[in-house]
Amino acid sequence: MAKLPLPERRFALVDCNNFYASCEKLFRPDLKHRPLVVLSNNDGCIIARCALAKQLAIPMGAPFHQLKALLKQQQVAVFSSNYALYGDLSSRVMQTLEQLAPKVEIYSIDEAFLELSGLDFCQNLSDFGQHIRTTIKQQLGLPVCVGIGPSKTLAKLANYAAKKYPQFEGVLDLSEPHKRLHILARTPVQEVWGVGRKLAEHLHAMKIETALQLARACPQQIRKKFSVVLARTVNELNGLACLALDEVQEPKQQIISSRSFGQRVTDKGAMQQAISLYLSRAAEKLRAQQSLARRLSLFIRSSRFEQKTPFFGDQACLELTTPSNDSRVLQQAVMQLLDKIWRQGPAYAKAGVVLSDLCAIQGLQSQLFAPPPSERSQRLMATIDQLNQKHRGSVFIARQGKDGDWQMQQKFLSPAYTTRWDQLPEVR
DNA sequence: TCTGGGGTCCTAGGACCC
DNA sequence: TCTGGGGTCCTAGGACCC
Repeated sequence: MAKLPLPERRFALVDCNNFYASCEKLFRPDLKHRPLVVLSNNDGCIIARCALAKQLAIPMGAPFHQLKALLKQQQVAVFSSNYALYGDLSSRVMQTLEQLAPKVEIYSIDEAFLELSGLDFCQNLSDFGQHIRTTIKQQLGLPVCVGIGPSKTLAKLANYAAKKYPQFEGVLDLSEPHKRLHILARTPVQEVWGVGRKLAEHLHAMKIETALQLARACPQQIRKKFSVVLARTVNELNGLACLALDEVQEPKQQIISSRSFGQRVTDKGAMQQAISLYLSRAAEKLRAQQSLARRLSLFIRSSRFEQKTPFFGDQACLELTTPSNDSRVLQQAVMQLLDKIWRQGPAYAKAGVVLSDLCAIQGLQSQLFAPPPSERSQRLMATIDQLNQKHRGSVFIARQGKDGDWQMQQKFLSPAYTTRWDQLPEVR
């Protein structure tokens, strides 16, 4: 019997436009016609630009201090990143999407894949894309673009083109092969999902410059020369779905909490405070996903940009005899690590804590040498987390201290409009 | 003065075993 | 002195993503 062809799958990628910048503009209608940028932690780099700021050719990722004069001259509004605000708006966007489509994979803070295969409530997927756009605009005031295709990689690429070419009005469906050809031929290979700077260099050397040329490469050869990952990309570009929609969010396999300091740290006490805070954040995240860590690492480093003094950085890690998520246990361990690698002298610019080799609390009983954490510890930690959820920083381990020069710079922080009663926007 | 943070996956190479 | 071949497991590092 002849095999029936598999029904083609359909994916959509919904991506918020200039997400952080759009979030800031949402609560500042007075800035509607002004260029706006958002800075990274510590007000270091520019990590988001609104459309007007992009027109001014303000580059992504540029150090803020180098562009200060230009920004001022062009009257660009500047904001520190406000993750409380972006995180809250993100979850509202995702909830809206979940009402519009049965299967949603939250891919990042501002992107989600939807599975549209077998949706019969609308014949025309472009219309459905427009429906998503208008719904989110109406309900949340945020602009999004929608890319549609038979694989995730093509949906991504469609989204890129939907943003780039105004004639698509924010929605592009690349289901039709002839349409695909046209767009792929005009898309530089480095714009393909999974092709970064290094790979692009190698591909260029092989005269592969466009997405279409990559799509026409032989997957076996690509596999041999590069990796299974890029071979999969080739297949995906040809409409062969190799990547599935991941609806369930798996627990993280490692949790990092790290930060550059507001000012250089030379004093061990200040370093202890900072590390203590990072550790608490990491442990909170660990407990939130009901995990325990077996491995703990710490790194400290000076600045890579410092010309006058040599770079110094070191790291250390340890295995816990019993996996844990108890802040007190982890604090003690991380301080031991610091004692090991601390060197007086360097001006430290950054430090971080990594929890890895994670396992779920549930089901640990079966492991002979890993008894589950004590009731008492779990209850105490749960109480601390609850209190801190209500009011950030109300309970902390004494070593953290209250403030220090090392703390993050956020000179241009907007209010937490949507997550704190005392910072609700006022209507006058 | 001032240059982000948090993830995942794959691969190469060493340790170790038979 | 000479000194196989293959397997697994682990980790570090590099590439990518947002």
